Amino acid sequence: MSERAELPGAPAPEDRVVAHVDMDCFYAACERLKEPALRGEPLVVGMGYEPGETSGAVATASYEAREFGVESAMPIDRALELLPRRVDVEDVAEGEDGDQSATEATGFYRPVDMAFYEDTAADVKTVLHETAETVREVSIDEAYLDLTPVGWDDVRATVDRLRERIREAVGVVASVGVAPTMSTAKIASDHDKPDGLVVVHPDEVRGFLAPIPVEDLHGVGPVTARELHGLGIETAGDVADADPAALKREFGERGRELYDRARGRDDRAVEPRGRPKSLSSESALAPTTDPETKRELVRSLAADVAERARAKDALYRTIGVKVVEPPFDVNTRARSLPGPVDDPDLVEAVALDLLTEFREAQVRKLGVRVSNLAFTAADQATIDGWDGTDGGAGTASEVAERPVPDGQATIDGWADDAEEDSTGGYVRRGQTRLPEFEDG
DNA sequence: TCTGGGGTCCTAGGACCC
DNA sequence: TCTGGGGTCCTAGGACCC
Repeated sequence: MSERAELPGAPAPEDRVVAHVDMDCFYAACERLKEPALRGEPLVVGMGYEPGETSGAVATASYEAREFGVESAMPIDRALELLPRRVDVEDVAEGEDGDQSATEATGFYRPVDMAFYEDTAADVKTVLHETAETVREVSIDEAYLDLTPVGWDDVRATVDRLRERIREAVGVVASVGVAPTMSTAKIASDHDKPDGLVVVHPDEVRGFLAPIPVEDLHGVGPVTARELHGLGIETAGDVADADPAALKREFGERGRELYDRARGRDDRAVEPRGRPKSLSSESALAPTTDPETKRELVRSLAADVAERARAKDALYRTIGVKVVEPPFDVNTRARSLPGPVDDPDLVEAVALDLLTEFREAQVRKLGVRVSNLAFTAADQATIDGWDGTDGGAGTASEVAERPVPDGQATIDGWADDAEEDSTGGYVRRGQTRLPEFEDG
């Protein structure tokens, strides 16, 4: 039945116990840790939002704010129409003994404070890792736990304890879904928010999934949902009953996956996340055609992304820009180097060069990205792509021409070539030799 | 709903090699 | 000179996720 051969000793997929932990309104919950007076009040956390302003978008809306129609990703000015801003907490007291209606339909707005949320998330992750050997951290507020060793009989008690510990030790609330697969656990954690625990046993999976609307399936966004509706497919049950060949025809590989997941089939084991594949930095701006404004922003984004790459010990081989023209036309341009580098000046130079194509364009957002990452960290025995087995290292002469950052740790396979030329002038020579670089 | 920022994965076409 | 097929890498765009 299983298409994939399992390693000896590994549990068969149907015997797995997977938990998906999802923090409820995480950013808002963190703001309430800082400011307990915000508890129970409508609260909107805005990205790209500054106190008193109307720009930016909703990162998280508390349940109280959602009552007014405020939703995630909504522009702040739209949220302010639905839920006007209350200036400070003292207004609440005034409202209580005075004019109640003045405060009833207002809420609090706070800008995103990532550093604080990351600290809080680290405390949550500590609890998660104390509960399970294998944890896959998906995002700042979400993770999968492999609870197979706990087993079905004890999993509810284990998760109850986990949720209690998160509440006590950190002060925020999590919803958890438990199921035999990651995809079903994910849906289960969403099923009884906030503060929910939904356990779906193996023999209940199909019945649990059947009534779920397709838009609630992981991987189904607005586009796919619309296409599915066009085929008369409204629920996961409909997907499970559909012709898999037709789904494959319509949606390619994703169609096949959709079909499997709707039937509760998902052979993925819970595994820790690997290293990042790309790093990027982007920023919106008041639409402009001014070249120097654009260049200045790209310079700062390039510096930011290069700095973050260095902090993560990441070398990059591809540098790219993103240029968004009104209304929302996304353009990307990228250029690959002969070999991985850590070179902030090169990031800036390449990004500016790629930007020249959009010299005349009106621009509402700009981004800089590095990808094709390789890592220097000493905790890796061999560096991916550099053990000579995938052909990525190229010929000896190509290797010799690779730009090498000053003082970079040597990497097996081309250390000798690099050292020969590591006289400080190497980076400059590497840069000017990039073939497409001359017209810059 | 005229849209913030950080990511992942997939697809498709072209270049290039054998 | 033309014909074929397979494989890999690169770029660009798109859908999606939190």
